Amino acid sequence: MSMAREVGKYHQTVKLRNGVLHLFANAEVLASLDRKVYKMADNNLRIPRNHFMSYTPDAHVSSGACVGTTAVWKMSDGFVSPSIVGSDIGCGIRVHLTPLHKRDLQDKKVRRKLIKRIEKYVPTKRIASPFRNIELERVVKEGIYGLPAEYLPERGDVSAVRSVTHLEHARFAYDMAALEILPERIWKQTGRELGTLGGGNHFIEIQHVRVDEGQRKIAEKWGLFDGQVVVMIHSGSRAWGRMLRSEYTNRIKDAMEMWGIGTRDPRLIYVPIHAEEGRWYLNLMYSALNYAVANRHMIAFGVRAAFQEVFGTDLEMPVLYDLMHNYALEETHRGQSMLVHRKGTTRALPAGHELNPEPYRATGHPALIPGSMGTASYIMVGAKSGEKNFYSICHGAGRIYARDAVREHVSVDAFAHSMNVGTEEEVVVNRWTLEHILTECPQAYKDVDQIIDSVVGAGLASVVAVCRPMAVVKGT
DNA sequence: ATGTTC
Repeated sequence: MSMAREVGKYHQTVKLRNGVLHLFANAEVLASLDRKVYKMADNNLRIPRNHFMSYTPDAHVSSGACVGTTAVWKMSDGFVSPSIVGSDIGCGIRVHLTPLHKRDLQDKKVRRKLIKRIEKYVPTKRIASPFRNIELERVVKEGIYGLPAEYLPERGDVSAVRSVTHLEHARFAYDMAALEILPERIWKQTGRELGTLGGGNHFIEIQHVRVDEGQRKIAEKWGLFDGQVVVMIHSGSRAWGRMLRSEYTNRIKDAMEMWGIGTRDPRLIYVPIHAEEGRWYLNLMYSALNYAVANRHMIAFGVRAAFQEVFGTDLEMPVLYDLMHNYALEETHRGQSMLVHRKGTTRALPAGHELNPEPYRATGHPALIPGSMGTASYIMVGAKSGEKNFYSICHGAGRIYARDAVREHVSVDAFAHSMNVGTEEEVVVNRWTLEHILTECPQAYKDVDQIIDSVVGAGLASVVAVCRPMAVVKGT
């Protein structure tokens, strides 16, 4: 760490034993980073032929690799590391617009009613989806296109509707033969879960928008206005991703042992992209990305139904965007084909970049960054100078305390205070007590405003709108 | 994160 070199005020390069780590953070965030993240980066850099490795300011230690890692290998001779994708493959964020103004939800009772209705359609305690006619196999193979047409709210020509165009990806194509060696129980045990929220940091949040003056033109093009109510959804590939994990972990560990490769940390697994196991993992990963995007789509379907019950069936709630923060994607950078791992980092492409989906080609796509519960979330857009980090920005506030350590540091009273409990401004939560969800309290996370300042200061992205929470639905 | 534990 003594070898840190300032490239810009918000961009350092750190020369570690096994390679160079790029670090994007303001002085305050930089000073507060846990030293263990450098050790983890150094160990990740033992994987041969790494092309680029960086941390966003929300970086924190996780299994095998830090959340907040962007790691790049060339497709031609590189490696894929399931540990630098993360265990919840395809985890990501989706935002839906509404025509409502925050004054429509001024009454706490309306907010309570709304989240109750949401729970009617989006199971938060159970794992059984109310949508019984969804075929798991079609979804993991075809993503959004694998859903019955009745769940695509703009019916008609599926290829022309917003539900499949305003997304990072509606469907990943891959070699489906990879699914054939999965044990039968995986299909049985995960069959009825699509459209359920999950626990931990997953949430559905009702927020109100404040457009940033500097980006008012883009905000208008995207359909955002001051005071607007929007819904942010955070979920992933649920048990499908979890089940795959035990399969690929065993298989890749065996292969690593056979080849005699590995590092000091047994949780860091990796394999050449073009080895049989590497291709197999990538194919399984795509199936989980398909699952995850369809899962968020179905959660949103339930949320729309709930809003329409409360505010009328004419209420339109188009998707703004859906994108992920745990995956590895093949992307062309400076004419070279690369495998870009993002573990808890978000792609934020600038205006004109060809990887933007067509509707957002001219402006750049919305990059959706949740804060912690009770604090602001951000809608951002990537900058041209984000190229220096392969167009990756933060994925959220980033943890300070591990889940099992939160209770030692934060009281339920302090949590309640931060949620304005007892006032008219209360962020209404679907749980009877905050005790159950204490691990997700804002005090367990870094200050999201400092994270955003770091990203903006580093020239990776700019803020289009700030979204403040009004109501939250959490799972268990 | 998770049909709640590497």
